[in-house]
Amino acid sequence: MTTQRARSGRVTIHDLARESGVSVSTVSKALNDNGRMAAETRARIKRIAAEIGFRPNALARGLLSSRSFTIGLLTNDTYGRFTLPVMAGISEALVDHGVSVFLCAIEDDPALGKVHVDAMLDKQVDGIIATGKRIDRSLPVDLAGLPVPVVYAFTAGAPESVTFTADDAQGAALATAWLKKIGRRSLVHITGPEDFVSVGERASAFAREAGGNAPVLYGIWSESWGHRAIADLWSAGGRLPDGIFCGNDQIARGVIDALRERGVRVPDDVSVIGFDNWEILAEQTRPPLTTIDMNLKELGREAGLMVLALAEGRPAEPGLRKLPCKLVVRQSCGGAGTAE
Amino acid sequence: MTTQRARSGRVTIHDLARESGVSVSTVSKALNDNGRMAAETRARIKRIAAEIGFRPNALARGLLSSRSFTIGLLTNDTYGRFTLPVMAGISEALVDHGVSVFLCAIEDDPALGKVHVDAMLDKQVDGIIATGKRIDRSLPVDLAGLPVPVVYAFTAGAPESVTFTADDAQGAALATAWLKKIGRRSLVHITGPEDFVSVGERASAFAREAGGNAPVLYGIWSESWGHRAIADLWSAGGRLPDGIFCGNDQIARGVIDALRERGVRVPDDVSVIGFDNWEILAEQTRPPLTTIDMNLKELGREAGLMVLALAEGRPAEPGLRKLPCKLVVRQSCGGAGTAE
DNA sequence: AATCGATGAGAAAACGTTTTCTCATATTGA
DNA sequence: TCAATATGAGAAAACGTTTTCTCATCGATT
Repeated sequence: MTTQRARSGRVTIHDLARESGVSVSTVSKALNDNGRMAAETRARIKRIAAEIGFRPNALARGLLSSRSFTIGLLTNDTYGRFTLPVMAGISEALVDHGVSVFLCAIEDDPALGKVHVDAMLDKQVDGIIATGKRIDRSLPVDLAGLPVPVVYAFTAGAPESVTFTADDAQGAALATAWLKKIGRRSLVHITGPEDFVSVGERASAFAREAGGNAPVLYGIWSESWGHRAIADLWSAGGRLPDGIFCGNDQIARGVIDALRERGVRVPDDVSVIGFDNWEILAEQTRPPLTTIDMNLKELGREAGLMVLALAEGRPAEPGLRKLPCKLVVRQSCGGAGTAE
Repeated sequence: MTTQRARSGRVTIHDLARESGVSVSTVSKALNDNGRMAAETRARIKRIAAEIGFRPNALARGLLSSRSFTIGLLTNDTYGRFTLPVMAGISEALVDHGVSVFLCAIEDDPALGKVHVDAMLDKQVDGIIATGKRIDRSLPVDLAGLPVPVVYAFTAGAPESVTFTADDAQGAALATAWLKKIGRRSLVHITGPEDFVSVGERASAFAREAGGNAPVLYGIWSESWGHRAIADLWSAGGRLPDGIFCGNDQIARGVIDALRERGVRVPDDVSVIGFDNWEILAEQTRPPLTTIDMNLKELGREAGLMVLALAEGRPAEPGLRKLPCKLVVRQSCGGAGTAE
């Protein structure tokens, strides 16, 4: 066999044509199931292609089709707590379609953002997904008017764009309803900074579900705040809660630690429920945390399919799409499903 | 101005040539500072290029140069605790060179790994970086004999490959020396599973630095193990440690929580030092954790520059490169720098 | 036996660059 | 004034595909 490789060291369609004794056009048509040709010829070419390991050069293909089968993912979430599940969902949804994902971590640096966006456009990405840490802040880079479709996930989108986020109100209602179902009657919501839109939505839903005078305590997204909130509540001398809905898992962790230090038993005396289902934290908490999962992977999957649809010219209704959260029952609330 | 855009909607070199009244060859040479031409012509073309926003199509360029200015990053680290800093380093190092990074999360699925590797090769990546969670396990995919250079970071590499990892022994020695410098004399090392190579290296370095009979307790990488180890130590009735070196920050967290529950003060009575500098955990621990940082971002940077060097044909010595760890002083050891 | 349609396969153009080669003109030296 | 050289710029090929067009052959229909 006289396989004379091209300079690049990779098998090209010309090598395959020579090896098969046909022209490159015939090879192309054979492999793509296009054009007319003898079934036997088609099969033979396919067989030889597999034999010599021919794989078409995506650059050449993309040059012609102006589709690169590549999308860009922009994020400013350094720790990847939110981005990573979203990314996993995107990647999972798109790998089946042969699409690869450029990951660009741009922190909060507009200059860096521009560099990355330009690099992606030069590489002819079919679309861009922007992700962040909160739905009420946008990335420090202007993505309006780009020559490719842009989809936003978990970050504020441009007007008339497609944006995905978790349904905070529904998630909060789910958590609150669960506490009530467990039999808790005196509820409190310990959450993050009031200026987060998510915080407001969750607080409203909590109030709606728990009754208007159930207290909401605003603070920061840290264990220490959860800790301090419990100290405040227990020293204030008012009516003590028996069900606590926390704005995230870190706060819940602080709350549970503080309760234990006071000799309050979780879940026997007080039920605690978190938000985020940050597994590595939720599973290590003692007891493991019952919490709300925002289905970020699913969110990523939908965002991925959406940007693909837009790239292929299929139209989509612009606007904010809220995806439902789900409850993950562990042990910090008690009444695990069947009990109660 | 009669800028007639190409079908793709993007400005091409032909548009620019027409606009400038010269040929495409001249434009190309002008922009790349190649060939001979009047300085004035060159400047004019560059000016018009900037005006109409011409950016060369990286696909077309890559087709010709067989350089795509793209690399692939393979990881099986779902939570991104190790991968994310490495990724950040790689990206940071390469963005200056115009190189973008494909992120492929392959879990532990060989089939998925192959799909992603094939997709990357089709897209003509200039090189691949494989990263993982531990240096003594390899990814579930064979990267030997690929037509592009492969660099390994924090995962086991093929023979004769270039591999980067953190210097576990040096990091452990650093931690142990710090405990001694603080004035601790009775040291113990609470760490992860014995079958991790890193665990062995750190334990040896600890023994060397702390004295041969300082105990090493092997367990798992979780808070609960740190908790239980303290329970065991305190109930065993032997000599109690005043300095504890933990195999990771999670164990340290469990250790500190367990000590507090026993009324043992950290750092007054016992100093605790962690490993990993997982900031989101280390900073939230009470007291904040003094720990060893593996410089993963720097590791990523070096891996990025290495794969670039190899892609450009520059030779490199194969073998395992161990990058030094650094000490991050917070409050869990006391004696913060100046004290003692 | 002449024409028609169907079938199989190749030639060539196209995608957007870069690079090599060629050529015309301008400049220099005698 | 003529040749030799330097200079500026364009033509064309190349990269690896896909797609459209053309053409030759063959069997079937009159």
